[in-house]
Amino acid sequence: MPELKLFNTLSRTKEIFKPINDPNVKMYTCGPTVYNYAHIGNLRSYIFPDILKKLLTYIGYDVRQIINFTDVGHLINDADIGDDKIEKAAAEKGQTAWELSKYYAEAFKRDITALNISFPSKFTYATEYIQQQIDMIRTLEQKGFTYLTSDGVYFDTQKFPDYGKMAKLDIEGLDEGLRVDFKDKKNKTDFALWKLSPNDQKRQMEWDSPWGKGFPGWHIECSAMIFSELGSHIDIHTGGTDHIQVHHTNEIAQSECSAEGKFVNYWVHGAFLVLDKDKRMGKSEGNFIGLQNLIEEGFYPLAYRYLTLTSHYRSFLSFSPDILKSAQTSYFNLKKLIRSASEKNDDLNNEKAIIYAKKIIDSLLDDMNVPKAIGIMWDLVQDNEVGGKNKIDIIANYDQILSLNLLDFSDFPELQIEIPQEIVDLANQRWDIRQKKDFQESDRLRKVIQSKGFDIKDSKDKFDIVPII
RNA sequence: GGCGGCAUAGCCAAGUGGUAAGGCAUGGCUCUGCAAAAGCUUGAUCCCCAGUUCAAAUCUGGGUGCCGCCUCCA
Repeated sequence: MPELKLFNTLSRTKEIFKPINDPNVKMYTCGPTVYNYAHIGNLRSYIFPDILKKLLTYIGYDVRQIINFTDVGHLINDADIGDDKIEKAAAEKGQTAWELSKYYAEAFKRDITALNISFPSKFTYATEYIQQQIDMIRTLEQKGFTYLTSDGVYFDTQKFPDYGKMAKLDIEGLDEGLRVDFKDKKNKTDFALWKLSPNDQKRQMEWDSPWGKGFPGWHIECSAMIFSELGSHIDIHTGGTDHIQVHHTNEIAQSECSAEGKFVNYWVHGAFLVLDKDKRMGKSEGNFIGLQNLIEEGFYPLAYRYLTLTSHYRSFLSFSPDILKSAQTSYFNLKKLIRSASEKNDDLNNEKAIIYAKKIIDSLLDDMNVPKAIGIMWDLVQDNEVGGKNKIDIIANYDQILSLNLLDFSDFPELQIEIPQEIVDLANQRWDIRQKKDFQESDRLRKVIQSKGFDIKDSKDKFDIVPII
């Protein structure tokens, strides 16, 4: 099997990937909290695991991937309120928390489908693993890693010597007090495993537990779902870089204390999408752009996928409508070149094609250097010494991993817009006039057509009508 | 305050020791009655300073600027 190198956050270096149980690969992708639509920055974090999964599959591994939905329990900012984002958003929309989270989970599935992100082996919902979470907390309790406070069960991070190792945390230096409900905790890094419902408030989402009615803490769900679906030791865990310090650090702590031994072999973290002014896009930042917003503006979801693939998954990706516009142009230009290669369909079967193919897979195997692979694809499709058939074979092969629909020519923007009869009539009229060499009048008619959103391309004995995009 | 990251042409972006991929935009040319499309073509000493080296965008040190995490966020 070809050698894949992955940048592992644990060592901060690229390591050669070795599965625990070859050829099986267990992979967990930290999913969304479903109290709103995913924005395009969130969605970026599901594209690179999709590439990773497809790459692993391509080189011969059997991948089992889980993506979770956090459909309960994330607090807004103050534990004393006892309110969480899902319940709050539901109240605002006049829905139940259950309806709301279901709705956004479905919206997420729709978005990733549009982006050609294939579904995991299984989607898991945190609320369907309450018992497993309680069981894990009990295990931790029995082993002495927890303590009770007035509002729940907490994990005592001091009992886990390796706490914060991956994040290289300097616990002394953490800004103490910034973390919620610090007042009741023994250490500032301690975190809630089970939160008790406030006495004076009835939550929509709450469950009985050995410690009283309440709901799971912020991190336990991932560990419980992983243990339940993949086991206590997995190969790959993906997520955004913002989770390194808290969420994943806590996952490691509770998991490795619950079961003995290593929890995750390879932690793979993706960088943020940033806006023009280098600002992070965030659900709380008020600069939210969803995939549907882009579609409404006339962008193609796969143009967005293409954009994300032109930048390395560990680098910031700059985003603006102009940047996406240029990516979309580039994307369709690439497809046009591929289309003309497919029309040629000559088989030169030369060494060069083989070299291109090798360069592409080598780039992908080097910590998923997708942007480099795409650059090589550009060189390939523009190389006149390589036959059309050879090009198509290579593109078809690697599009299994990139999933850009590079061989589907039915989605060109000019083919998507129906030409109104009025425009067709005008164009025919113009053509007749032009045949009579009345260029002044034919140019006038072209301007009329242009003002209605279409353009005319003349050639020797025919013309084409194309929408202006 | 602590920890981490980034700085490559107008814009996006590869490259991590051997003399700057690729894309978008722009200018020029060809084609065209004109245009569009298409094809060809044009461009950077890699934030600054110092050092190591035969050789640095790439390594080291020091600056400057920007960003992220430490509070739910990918």
